Amino acid sequence: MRLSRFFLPTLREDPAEAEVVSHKLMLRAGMIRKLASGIYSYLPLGLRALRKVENIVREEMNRAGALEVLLPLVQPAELWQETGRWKDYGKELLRFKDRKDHDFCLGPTHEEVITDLVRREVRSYRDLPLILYQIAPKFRDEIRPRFGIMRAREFLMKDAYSFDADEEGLKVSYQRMYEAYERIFTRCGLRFRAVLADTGAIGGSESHEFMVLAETGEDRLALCEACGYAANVELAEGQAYFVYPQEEEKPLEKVSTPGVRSVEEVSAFLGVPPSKLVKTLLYRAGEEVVAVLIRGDLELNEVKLRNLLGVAEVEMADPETVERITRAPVGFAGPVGLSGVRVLADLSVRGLRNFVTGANEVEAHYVNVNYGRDFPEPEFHDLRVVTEGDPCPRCGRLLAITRGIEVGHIFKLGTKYSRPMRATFLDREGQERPLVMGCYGIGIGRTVAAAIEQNHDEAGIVFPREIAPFEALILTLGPDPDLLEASERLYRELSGAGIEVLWDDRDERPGVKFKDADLIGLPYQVIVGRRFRETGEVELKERATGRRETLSPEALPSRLKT
RNA sequence: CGGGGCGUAGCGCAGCCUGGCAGCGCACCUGCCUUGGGAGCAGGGGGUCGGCGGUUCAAAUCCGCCCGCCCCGACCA
Repeated sequence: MRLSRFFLPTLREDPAEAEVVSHKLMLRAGMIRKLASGIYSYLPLGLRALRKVENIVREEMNRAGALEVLLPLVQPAELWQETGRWKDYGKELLRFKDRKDHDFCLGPTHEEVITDLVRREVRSYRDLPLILYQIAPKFRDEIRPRFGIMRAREFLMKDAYSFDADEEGLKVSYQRMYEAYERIFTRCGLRFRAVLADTGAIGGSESHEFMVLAETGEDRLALCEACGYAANVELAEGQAYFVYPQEEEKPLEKVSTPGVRSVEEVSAFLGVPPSKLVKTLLYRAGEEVVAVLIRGDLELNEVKLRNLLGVAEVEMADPETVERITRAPVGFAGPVGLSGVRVLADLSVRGLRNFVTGANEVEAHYVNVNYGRDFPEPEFHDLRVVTEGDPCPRCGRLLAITRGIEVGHIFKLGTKYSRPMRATFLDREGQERPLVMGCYGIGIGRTVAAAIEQNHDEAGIVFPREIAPFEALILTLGPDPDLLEASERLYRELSGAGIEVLWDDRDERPGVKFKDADLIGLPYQVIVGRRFRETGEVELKERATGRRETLSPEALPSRLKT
C-alpha cells in the first residue's frame, strides 16, 4: 500500500481527551476516531491490527474444534425474560422498541440467543460436545466508558459457548478453551496471566480471567510466584487467621474525638496505629442493612460481601441510613450498642483485643473494645481485599499484587441458562437432561489496546509482529527519481514475496517520515536514502530494538521472511 | 448515579476574572526553496466561540437552563 493513497491521519500532539498511552497512541497513529462516548470508528490502520487479532483468535478457535457462527446483535426481550435477565441485567442492557412496539435490546452477550439456537436443534448426546463461537459487535451501555477502545460501549468480541452432556464434558471443553486462550495471547505477543475470577453477572461455578500485565490495568491481581496461585483480588482468599499477641482485656473507655472521623484522623489523634482500629462499615444489600467490621488498615472486598450475602449488589449505606441506625453522623459508627442490624466481621478482627471503634455518638470513640464483652461476638468471614505481602492461601508464601487488563474471561456456566430455557438432550439411557454449558469471551479491540499498552516507547507504538497492521514500512527519503524508482521496485518485490508492506512515497521531508514511522510502530523500516545514493544499499531498522543493518535491496525479501 | 474538570478553526491552546477588532502554534492551500529525525520565506483559506434563553448600547467574556466530553468511584471483554 502506498502511503500517499492510504488514509492515515496522524497527530503530532496528544489529544486532550486521552489519558492512557494506548488511547493516545491509537488516536495519534490514526487507528481510531471517536464518534461518541465509548463509540469508535476504526480507520484502515486500526482495522488491520484488529483483523490480525481476530484472525489469530479465529485460527485458534477453529483449531480447538469450535465452529464459527454469526448471531444477531438485536435480540427480542422474550428470550431475556426467560432467563430473568431482562430484569436483572440493569441499565447496561440497551433496550428499545420496534415499530410494532415490541421490546428489543442490543446484545451485550449472547447466552440467550445461542441457547435458544441450540435447544431447537440439539436432541441427542450424539450431537455433543458442541462449541460455537462468533466474532461480532457487542453493545453494553457502560456506566463510564473509559480509556478509548479499552472500555467502549460498542466493541468487537469473540464469544464462544460450549455444550456438553455432563460436568466431565464441560471440564474438557473448558480446558480446551483455556489452552486455546493461552495460545492466542502468546501469539499476540502479550505478557499475561490466567487468574481465578469472580463470575459476576454472567454466573456459573468457576471462572478464569486472562489478564495482560500492565500498570494501567483496571484490575488488581494477587500472584504467588512460589506455587503459581493467581487470582483477581476480588476473590483472592485472605488468610484464615491473624495471630495477635495475647493482651489482657483493658476497661472500655469512651474518649472525646472532636472533628475526627477517618481512620487516619482517629489514628493520629489517639496515637494508635490503624491496625488497632476497627472500621464499622454499613452496607445496604437489597432491603437489608448489614454492619461489617474490618481492621482499620484493610479494605473491604465488596465482591466477597456480595457473594456471602447471596445478593447481586451491595452498596454503602447512604448517610441518612447510617444516622438512623447508629444515631450518629457518618464517621462514628461502632459495634458497641449497635442493634437492629446483622453484624459481620472480617477474619482480621478475630483475636484482636483492646481495639478502637466509633461510639455511635457525635465526636466520640471507644478505646479498649473487645468483642464478646462489649458487644456480641460477630460472624467472622473472609471479607477483605488481600494486599501485598499477604500469605498465599495455597502455600503460605507472600503474595505480590500487580495490575492487569482483562482481555479474556472464561466461565463454567453449568445449567444456569439451559435449565430456565429448557435446553435439553436425551442421554444414552433416553433420559432428558439439561445441557451443561460454558462460555468464553475475548475483547478483540481491548487486546489490541492492551498490546499497545505493553509495547510502546516515547516515540510511539512498537507492534508485536503477529498483530502489526503491516510488517514493514519503506521510507523513501528525498524526491529523486532514482530513489523513487528503486523504492517502487522494492515495494513490488516485497509485496510479491507475500510481505505486507506500506510504502511512504509521500512528498514529505525525512523528519516527518521518521516520526510517523516510529509512531505507527511497524516492526521494520526500510530506509531508501543517502546510503542508496552512495552504495546502492538500503538500511533496515528494527523498530523494537532500534538495530540497523545495511543490505542490498535483493537481500531484503528473504531477510524479512525470517 | 455521586464527586472533580473541560467545551473558542482539523489538532493543541490563549482570550473570559475586569463586556467593546476572535487570536497564537501546528495542520491545510499557492509559490519559491529544501530533502537522514516533525525545515525556511512569502501569500492565502477556514469560526453558529457547545446549544437555548436572559442582562446590556454592546456578550466568547456576566447570569440561568440544557447538551456533549474527560477524569476519580460502583460494572465488565
